[in-house]
Amino acid sequence: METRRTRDLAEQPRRQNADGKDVDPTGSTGRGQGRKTGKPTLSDVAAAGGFSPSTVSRVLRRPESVSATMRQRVWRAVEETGYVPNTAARALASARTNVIGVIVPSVTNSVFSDVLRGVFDALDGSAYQAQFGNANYSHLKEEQLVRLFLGQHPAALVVTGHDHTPAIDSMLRAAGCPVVQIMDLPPDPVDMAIGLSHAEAAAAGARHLIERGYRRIAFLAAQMDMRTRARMDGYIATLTAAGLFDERLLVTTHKPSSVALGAQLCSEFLSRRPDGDAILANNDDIAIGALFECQRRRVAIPDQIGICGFNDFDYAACVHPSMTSVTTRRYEMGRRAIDMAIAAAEGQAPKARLVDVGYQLSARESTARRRT
Amino acid sequence: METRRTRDLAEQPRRQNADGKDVDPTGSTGRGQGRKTGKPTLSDVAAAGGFSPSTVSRVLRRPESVSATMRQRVWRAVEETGYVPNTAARALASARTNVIGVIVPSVTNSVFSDVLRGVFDALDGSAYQAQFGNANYSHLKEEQLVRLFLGQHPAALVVTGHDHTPAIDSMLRAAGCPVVQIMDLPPDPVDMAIGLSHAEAAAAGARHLIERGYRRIAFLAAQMDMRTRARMDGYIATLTAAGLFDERLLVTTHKPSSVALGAQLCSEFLSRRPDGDAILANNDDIAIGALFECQRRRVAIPDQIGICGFNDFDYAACVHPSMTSVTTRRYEMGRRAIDMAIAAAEGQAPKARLVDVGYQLSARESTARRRT
DNA sequence: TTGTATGCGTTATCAA
DNA sequence: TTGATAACGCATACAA
Repeated sequence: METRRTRDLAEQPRRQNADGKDVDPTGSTGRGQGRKTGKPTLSDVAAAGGFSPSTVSRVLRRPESVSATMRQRVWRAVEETGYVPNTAARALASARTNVIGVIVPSVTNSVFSDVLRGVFDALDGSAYQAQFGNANYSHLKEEQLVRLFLGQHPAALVVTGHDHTPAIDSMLRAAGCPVVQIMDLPPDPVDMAIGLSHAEAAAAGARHLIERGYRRIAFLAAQMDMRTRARMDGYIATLTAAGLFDERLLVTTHKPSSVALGAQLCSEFLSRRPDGDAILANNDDIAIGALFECQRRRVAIPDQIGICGFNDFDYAACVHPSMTSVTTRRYEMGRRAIDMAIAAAEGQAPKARLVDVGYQLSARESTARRRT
Repeated sequence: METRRTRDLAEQPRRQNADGKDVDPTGSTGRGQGRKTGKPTLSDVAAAGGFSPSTVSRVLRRPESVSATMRQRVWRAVEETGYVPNTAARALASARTNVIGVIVPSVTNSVFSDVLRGVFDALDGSAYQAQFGNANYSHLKEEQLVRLFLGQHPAALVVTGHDHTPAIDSMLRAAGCPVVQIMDLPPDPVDMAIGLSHAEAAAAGARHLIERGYRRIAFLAAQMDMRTRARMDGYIATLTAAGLFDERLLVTTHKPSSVALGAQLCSEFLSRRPDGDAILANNDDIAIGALFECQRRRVAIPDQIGICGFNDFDYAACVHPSMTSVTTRRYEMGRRAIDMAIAAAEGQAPKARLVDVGYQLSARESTARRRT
């Protein structure tokens, strides 16, 4: 930059090469530039190459709006300086980000690892990235997260369910960005939603057990969140309609769901109702725990006890005997939620405000009782 | 403050209250202010309350540095305007963020859901938040993520393993923020590391099987990443030392790991080596899939076949027969990695650059063979 | 204790 | 097509 005038710095790049091929490879120091962070800025690469910051910005943003030669030179300068765009500055100046906030109630729960996989796959190759929040099944935590995420002016927000507090609800409705609710079918979506009816899905499981001839069907559940309650409602309605419901068939706890807990709940049920002949579990972890417990007690599946899980994890089809489960489309929900979010963030009108991905009963050996 | 002079805008606040109690509750419009985003800014709440922007900033940042009365008034003004701090502006102005980048090779793999749980727990209550990246077992993707994350000038970066490309490695070493490598024990840590020796842990599993009298011990593995290879090395070394190694005992695939795949690999092993008498699995999903497959084939566990898993997931202790596994401290690694990252981000010297969380052999029924 | 002025690195507007 | 310049919203020396 010594003799920079209108711009006769054709030598600039030359000097770089003369002095040594890698000019400031660490990007740590350089000249006195970037006094604060020490990292090279847009102006640094502009200075290094002898063009204006705007040009560099354009090359990075919309390369086609710049002449080919300029583009080349800018790219080289970017490489040489080891420049990395500053996200914060970009967000501030353009008043928008490429961040999509995703808030789930748990990362432990395998249910959500499938959802997250869908999220990552949908994001891959797009210009967007996700910011995850773990609400840990707490409304307070969820509220903090929504507030936190909204402060980043995200391109969109994906939240789980619809049993938000009024505060959360009003924040979401005033979010100023597209909001996608997943997992459920909210009666009054904030913006868009993709999910399924947990009550209906559980009812299908209950009906299946009844059709297979089971009569004293327990409902085993942990982590009593809203979707669990919806499933329980579906179960109760179905058994009641069949004249089979009895309070003592409900075995629930607020503890977080796990395989070990499934075994425990199963034990409790069997001791409480030695005549019990089937189990509808709130999820597959509980179900397989119950299955293991039955095996341990040498209770025959499916003849003495029928078991139906929920979600249809990978292992349900592999366990011996294979386990009946209600299949849910978790991956698809994550994936499509992001697709919807991105489309909306880019101004497209939603194709649908409410998407029902449905469910499917996957009948296997664990409920294949010989008709009595 | 009514009689404020040096700056007689004592009426400002007054007018707000006169006109109506909730001044611009939605924060959407107001006067011509904030022409760009439309959201209320620090200046907006300052104007609304009649104090200076810096005072508001201080109340939000270090409340104790402001008089109690001011604090009260500022809080009210913040409430009334519905102000939410702009993260980007804050990051830009202060040249630092509260974001810790976390890059893992998979979110599907249950291994990492435990790590993530530790990460979330460690973050909870701190002033930091995580930004996750899923490298999907791809170095290319990992490189993109590191570059992307570094652009946010994160407070710290947590990455998985140490088999990075040279490009990644040099970026990490020039990151300008604390870097924590997890899961492994790198010979030359970039900065700090917390993990375990996968070779030793797998060797312990192999030794256990040998001690229990098994002789034709297979190694079943999928997703041949670096840690899987390390475990395989430990297995090979142990069997070789015992004079038991044979190439045909290795049953591996590059497909992603799953329970179903475990069953498949087990089938392959049993048909390839009908005399095989034990399985050391690269992880519990593979192991339990193998266990299910044995049950399906009515191969007795542990008498005909012994099975030892790796990681010790929740279900290993519950399955019938209960499954021996090498216990790893995944939650602890996630949790302590973040603790280390935060401490370093706040300038504390690391207590240790390399932390070995070790492993533990959890012997259960699946390897309890009667000595022959 | 509180207010003023400046700069953070980028984008966007306008002029050339 | 390229360059100069003014925001963007906040933090922070510095002044009062």
